[in-house]
Amino acid sequence: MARKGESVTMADVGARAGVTARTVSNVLSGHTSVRPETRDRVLRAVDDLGYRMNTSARSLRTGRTGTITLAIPDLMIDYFTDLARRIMTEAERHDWTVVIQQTGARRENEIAILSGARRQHSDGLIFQPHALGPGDERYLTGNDRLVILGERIFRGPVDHVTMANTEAAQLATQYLVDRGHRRIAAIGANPRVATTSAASLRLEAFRDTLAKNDLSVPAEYIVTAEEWHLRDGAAGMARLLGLPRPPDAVFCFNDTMAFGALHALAARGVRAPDDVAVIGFDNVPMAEFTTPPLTTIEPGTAQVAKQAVDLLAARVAGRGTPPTEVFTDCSLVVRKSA
Amino acid sequence: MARKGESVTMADVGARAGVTARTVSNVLSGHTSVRPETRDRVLRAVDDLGYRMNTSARSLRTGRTGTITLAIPDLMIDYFTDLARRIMTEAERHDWTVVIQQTGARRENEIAILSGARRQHSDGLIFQPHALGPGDERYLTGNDRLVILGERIFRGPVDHVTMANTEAAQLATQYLVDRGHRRIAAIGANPRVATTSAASLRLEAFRDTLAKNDLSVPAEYIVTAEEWHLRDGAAGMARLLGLPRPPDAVFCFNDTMAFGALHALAARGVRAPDDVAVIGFDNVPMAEFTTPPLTTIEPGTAQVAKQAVDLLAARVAGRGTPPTEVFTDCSLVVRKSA
DNA sequence: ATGAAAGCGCTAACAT
DNA sequence: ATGTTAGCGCTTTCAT
Repeated sequence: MARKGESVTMADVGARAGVTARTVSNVLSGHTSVRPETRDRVLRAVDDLGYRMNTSARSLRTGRTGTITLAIPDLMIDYFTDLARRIMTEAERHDWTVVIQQTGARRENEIAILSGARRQHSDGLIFQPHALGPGDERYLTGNDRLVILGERIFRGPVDHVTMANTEAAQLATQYLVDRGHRRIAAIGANPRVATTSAASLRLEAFRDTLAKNDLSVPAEYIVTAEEWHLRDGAAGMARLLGLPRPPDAVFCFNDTMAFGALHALAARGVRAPDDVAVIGFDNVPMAEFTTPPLTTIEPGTAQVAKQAVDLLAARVAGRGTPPTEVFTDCSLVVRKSA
Repeated sequence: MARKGESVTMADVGARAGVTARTVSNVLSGHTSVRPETRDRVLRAVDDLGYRMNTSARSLRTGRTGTITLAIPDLMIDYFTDLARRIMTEAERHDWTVVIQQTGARRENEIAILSGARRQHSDGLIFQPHALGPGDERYLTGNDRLVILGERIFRGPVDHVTMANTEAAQLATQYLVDRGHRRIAAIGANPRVATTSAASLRLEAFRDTLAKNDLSVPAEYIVTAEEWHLRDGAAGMARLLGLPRPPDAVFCFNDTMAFGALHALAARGVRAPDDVAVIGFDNVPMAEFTTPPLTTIEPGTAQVAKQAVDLLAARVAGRGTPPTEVFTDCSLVVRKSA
């Protein structure tokens, strides 16, 4: 934070300690061995002068910034907050700091991220696309050091950390069927989004599972939600309750919408799970604390975070591993809402 | 993300466009006027070569990084997620990206932030201290370009954005009294923290307000909570319900704990607000969606974010304004839980 | 174990 | 409107 022109340099520190910048650098980075006595003198000089390293200079020299970028749709969605938090923790182990970029799930912003316009000064990128999908491989150009989160959307040579969207959505849907529900709706469809997006995959698995159980889904049971926020869940549930023949169970494609749905139910005096069962997806911290506590899918968020950061670290280290696709485990967490 | 040694420089771009790096720089930063024709040629060359500016070099030269740091206790607390999101939005207007650093509310980490060890490559710092307080002014040394969030903890010459903790806590407590409650408890005390911390200020205001109403507070009605997380709220409420004479109203010092408290109530079949009223503090997005919806304090989070970023921008711009203390408006948001 | 010096890629002061 | 050049503060190769 030193102002330009008034900054203390390594040379200044060296001058005070009676050594050159070279030795100061060695002391501070700890790579080479330095005489303990010299070391002490240097550290004292650092302290006296209030020296702070200029990381731009270091980065320019080394080609490393010590920062990675996490590009996600939106911190209004609990899952992404949870993910960001976990990724920050994992990144700490690699001495990385994390810059979070919100794309708003908008295609133009996602392209901007990949083009580097909104992601400078960063050693690598962990990116959860939403609008981008197959056919957009051209935007990958120049992005080595990239890990894609979500489904394997690109054929190209990129690391993917893949959540078992299909399997998990089947699990959730089948659970509702097994509990005896027959009028099952879903909130979170988004027709304007790639077929590889979570929205499309979960919807497809939902439909398939119901079909497999010889259950039909009226069109009005598939509720579109553009943003997957609290209000989308509430609005979706309100719409379902307004139907002549409301569902007896609802699969919300994320927990945040499920919270909204639960609220809409309670506001109308409809009981969950007795009148309408609700199941979510994500198992975010809040899911345990709603009324009733939310039955949901645990998608392996901790693994996603760890794998993503480790994969990126391998890329940055330049290990010549071929692009990998990693899968995380999912499971059903039964609580009270369904 | 270009690897060292294989990176394309401005000179390369210039060579292809038939100009020097100087002109390329002018085109990309848009400061000086460039002939449209030249401009086009340069931009085409940028595209052809897949050129990406080296921001370390730029920062080294200009002394600006385009990044600010936001240091907060913890993203597990909804308020800080909400705040971070809003600050990111405000920062965008200044073309800043934001690095979030979690201090875990731990003193050593807060000192590390101020000392710059965990906050390099940044044009400024927005810092919500928790463990640090009066008497720790010495850690401010070398931190121009700093905005402190929370109460005015430092006498030193630093910008503060101050939330009206005392006034707001009075508002909340008085509301409970006015609604006829007499056995009022609080969750969120933290004796190990500075007297200027939110925990101490809110507790003090809580006590004062009850005293002013001639209401006594048994010691067991003041529940300590170290982390202010969901589980702290739930544990606190569980403890209160286990008392021989449980309270009929509880003031939770943040919304996140209030969510936990509401859960503890529901888990035991205790009704809110009928049996125990609950009031929170923060008015985070989720507060509107709990069952019952949470009555809480709106502390002016939007203002905090805007003021903090604007104040920091003024510091960075080097306007010689004297250190300012800015206050935000708070108000009571009545919903259903109290 | 330490010194001397080159150079990372960019911007800005000085030219023309 | 564009070319030339110095230099930001650091790391690292070549010395000793």
